[in-house]
Amino acid sequence: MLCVTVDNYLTDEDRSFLASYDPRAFPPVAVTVDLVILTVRDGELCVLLIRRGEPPQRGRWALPGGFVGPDETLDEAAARELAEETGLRAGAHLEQLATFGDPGRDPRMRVVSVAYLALVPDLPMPIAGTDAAEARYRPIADIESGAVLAFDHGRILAEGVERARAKLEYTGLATTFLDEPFTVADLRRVYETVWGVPLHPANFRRKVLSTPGFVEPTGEKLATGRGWAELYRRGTTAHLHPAIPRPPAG
Amino acid sequence: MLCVTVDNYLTDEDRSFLASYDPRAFPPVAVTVDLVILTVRDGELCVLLIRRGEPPQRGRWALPGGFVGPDETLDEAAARELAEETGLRAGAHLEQLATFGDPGRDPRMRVVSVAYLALVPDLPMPIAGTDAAEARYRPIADIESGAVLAFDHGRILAEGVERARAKLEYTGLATTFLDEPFTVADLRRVYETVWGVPLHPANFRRKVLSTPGFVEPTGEKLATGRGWAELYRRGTTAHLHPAIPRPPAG
DNA sequence: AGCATTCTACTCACGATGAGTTGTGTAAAG
DNA sequence: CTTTACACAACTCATCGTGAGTAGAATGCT
Repeated sequence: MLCVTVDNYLTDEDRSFLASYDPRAFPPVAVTVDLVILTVRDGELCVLLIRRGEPPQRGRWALPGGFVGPDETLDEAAARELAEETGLRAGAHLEQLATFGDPGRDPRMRVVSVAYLALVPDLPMPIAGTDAAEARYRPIADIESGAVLAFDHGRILAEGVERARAKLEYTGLATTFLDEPFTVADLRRVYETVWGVPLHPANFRRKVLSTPGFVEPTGEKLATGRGWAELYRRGTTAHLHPAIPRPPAG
Repeated sequence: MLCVTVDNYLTDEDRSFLASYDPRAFPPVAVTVDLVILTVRDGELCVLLIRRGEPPQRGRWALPGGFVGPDETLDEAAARELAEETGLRAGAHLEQLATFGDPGRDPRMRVVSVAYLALVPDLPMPIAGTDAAEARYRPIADIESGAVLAFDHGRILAEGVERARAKLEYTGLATTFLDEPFTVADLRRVYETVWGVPLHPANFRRKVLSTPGFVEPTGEKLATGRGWAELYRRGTTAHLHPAIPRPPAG
């Protein structure tokens, strides 16, 4: 990857141009990051929501997020917000989802929000920020069936859930929902929970173990409930070949 | 899809809050759209580039783009830029790619750029905008092997090309590169050009014709070059089942 | 001790894929 | 006019992944 600082490109012409440049000539726009933080909990796919403690839309549930600092990259701002809300600094997956900037989506001013998708292992107790009255993991089934989120966060959440469902097919991201070590059945339950469909245990096991780099055996066995199970760690492969096919319909 | 205007959510508390709200309290940020406009031309995957006519970085090749208007959605701004540069108002595919907002990526001020990916049929003569000295379709092979684009546009282009290559696998978007009607061989050449690998003609034909909704037969035959070929139109299916597998390596 | 449950391990049938071969029709070369 | 070259159409064959079903093994509970 070719990497150079932008300053290297500045010509003398550029410098004289910049000296007479007024940034305030543009209409004011705010740039924020909003986070879709997903986790699997008690057999349900959950999203971290906050109850807004300040107007506008005080009291309504919303995605966590905040303004991008003047010296932050977008990724850094998203990682900072994730750490502030969950306490997680590493071990979670964080990727850019999409950007939402319709005029009027926020009544205060033109707000362009860069949405990020985060997949976190389990149950790090959420932390209510300064502008939040409450923070909770809520099942996405509850939100999909009626509960209205603030601003256009319902649409952002829907895109995040769909992205997560799609990514389980061809990446090893499902393991980021789990604490290590885990069993093949644990991993299968993640897929079943996120996709909302039952999977054939024997076939799922065959596919996972035959995909190189998906999971790494620890050699240990765990006696849990009825029977026993072998334990595994996350593998190093990001892209699955072949993919885990998602059955049609839910 | 639940659709309501944001104004419906404003409470009295919101209105009094907004009355005392000063948008200028935030550091100035500009929001732009940049377009990765790809086409297939003479057996090469090409991208529409403009030569900058104004500082900064005057004379350097860059992706077309511009500021988002105060009353435009991001999608509308991207469609407007696409129409301005290519003359195309419909028939092309346009989707959001990713957002780039590193501080310092533009020396003028903090610029957050929402990149869009467009796939256009062929050879609509590019139109140089007011701030562009020149506009040309250039083979991406030329850019990948050395030519440096303005700002971080090289990275944006790389992401756009990779997105396009990936999307050919599981969507019918390859047909948007072609004028109708087209032959199966034309479609195969699109895949071979974009992926940079030769494909087995017989197997490709079988897969395309056995995928419902990918292409629709016109019933006509075309005598072109050596032999003849049946003609097809674009199908209605956006998602391909099964996918067209991309061979490894290039 | 016996049962139920869950994970492990195997077989079988079906369908998609990769690869190769043959036939057909047109245009260019001789 | 005949021959050659080329590209498309149509088919076969072997292999592999997948869905589905079944049997065995190990553990906790009654």
